Amino acid sequence: MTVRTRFAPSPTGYLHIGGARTSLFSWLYAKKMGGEFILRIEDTDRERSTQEAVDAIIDGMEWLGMEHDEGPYYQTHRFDRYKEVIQQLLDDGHAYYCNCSRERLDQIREQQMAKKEKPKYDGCCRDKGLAEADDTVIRFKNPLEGEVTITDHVRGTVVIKNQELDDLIIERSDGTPTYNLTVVVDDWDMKISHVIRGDDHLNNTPRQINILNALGAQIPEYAHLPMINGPDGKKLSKRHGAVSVMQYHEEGYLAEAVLNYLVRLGWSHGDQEVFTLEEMIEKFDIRDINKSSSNFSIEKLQWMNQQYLMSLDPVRVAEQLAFYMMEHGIKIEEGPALVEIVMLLRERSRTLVEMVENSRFFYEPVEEYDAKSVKKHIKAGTSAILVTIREKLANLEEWYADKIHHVVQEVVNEQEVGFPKVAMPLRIAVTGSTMSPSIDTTLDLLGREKTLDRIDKLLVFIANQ
RNA sequence: GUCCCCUUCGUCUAGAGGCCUAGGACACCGGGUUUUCAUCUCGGCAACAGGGGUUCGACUCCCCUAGGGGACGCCA
Repeated sequence: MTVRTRFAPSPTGYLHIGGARTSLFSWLYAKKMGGEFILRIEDTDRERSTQEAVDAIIDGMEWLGMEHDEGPYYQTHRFDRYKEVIQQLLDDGHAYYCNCSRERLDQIREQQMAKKEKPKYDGCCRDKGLAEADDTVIRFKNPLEGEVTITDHVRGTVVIKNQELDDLIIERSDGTPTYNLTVVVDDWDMKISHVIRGDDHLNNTPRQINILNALGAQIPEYAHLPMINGPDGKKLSKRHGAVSVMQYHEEGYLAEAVLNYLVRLGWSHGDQEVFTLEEMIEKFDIRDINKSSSNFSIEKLQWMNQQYLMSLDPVRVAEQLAFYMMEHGIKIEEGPALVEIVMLLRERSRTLVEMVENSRFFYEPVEEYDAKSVKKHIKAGTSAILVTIREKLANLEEWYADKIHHVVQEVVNEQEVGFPKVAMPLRIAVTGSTMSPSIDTTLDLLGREKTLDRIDKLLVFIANQ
């Protein structure tokens, strides 16, 4: 049997972290088993579904590299098929028309709640043999007795009594099919072997199994994934920061890092933290998925991102950096090659956006000096030292990091001061603050002309103080 | 409320009855390396929700309680 998994989002918003993780597990399993991964858009709720959301979801999946082998299928394109199945259910006595008003439904719900019972449809029209009318819906005749056993690869065996279930609506009064019907039909038609989805669907599973049984369809394997919550353990929402996967892209995270971070949420392979895509596929096993929900931690994602920034081929990172440079208005032709920037700053940047900001001084003039740095390192003798080093730098024959370092050391020796006495003012002159990569490489990359200009500028600044 | 699910350091997790004095990672705190920042490195802090069983022995199995989550829609 070929393994076929699917990701079936409803297009009511962007691809969020939880959806991405669900998709990832589904995708990984398909890849691992040499199977197929299908993308299906569950857009039967026409009120809330938008093309914009469909595009956003596809963009997100594409960015993360989760390519689908089939689809996207749209449920709205399959209405004829759903009609057909519903008719079959009707013909076989597994479904019936119901004309209970919404008011009546609300009323019995209230009554049941008041009696501390689980709200359920009371089966009022179940045996009335009603015919189709404008205001009728079609309900599935759920078995009254017995129980449904779900064999879940994550949860184990879950048994639900049929008495807990009710006759759910499978076709609305406007003639459109509902979720529980469409999923069943699609998973069946699309020969989905493994339904890997969020935990929130565990409760729907027994209903779906009953429909599948009524249809004489095979029951797929199930794996219900635990949820991802915010850092505070509450449902992930906008107040926790970025929820959309693409927002992480905008913030300078690498797809590899996001994937790696996500795969470790609810899944593990011993103590291993970092996985290449190949390793993920090779080592992924449904049996290693956790049962409990996990909390999203931006700190760990940041750490992970930096791991990738540091280990990925700098040329490739530079290619991506170019995009962010542009986005943040930096003219890359005004400064050093991006590969150099990556090599210099990847140990000091957790995201590509941070790298952009950390490298800004290479491309744009220093507008202001960090007050604390100035206070601490600009002292009485600083100007003299700056003038000396400027002189030596101006006369350097070759502008290379090691030559520059040599010159700085020379001044340190001649003036009989500590290295910081020379290096710090230089840093301030060139970057605006004292936090910078090694000073010699920085000057090397910045170039002689800009270096001298900036020293002059700082000298003027000191004079005016 | 009813039903279902979950519960190991602050967070992600290892743990398949003795390997547990509960391991790793992030974060945090200290030391070292370093011209600053960072990287790197060494060390520290820190958890089996509670209570009953079962067993020679329980983080691991069973039950109860508590807490958290989900479902209960003509949403998906």
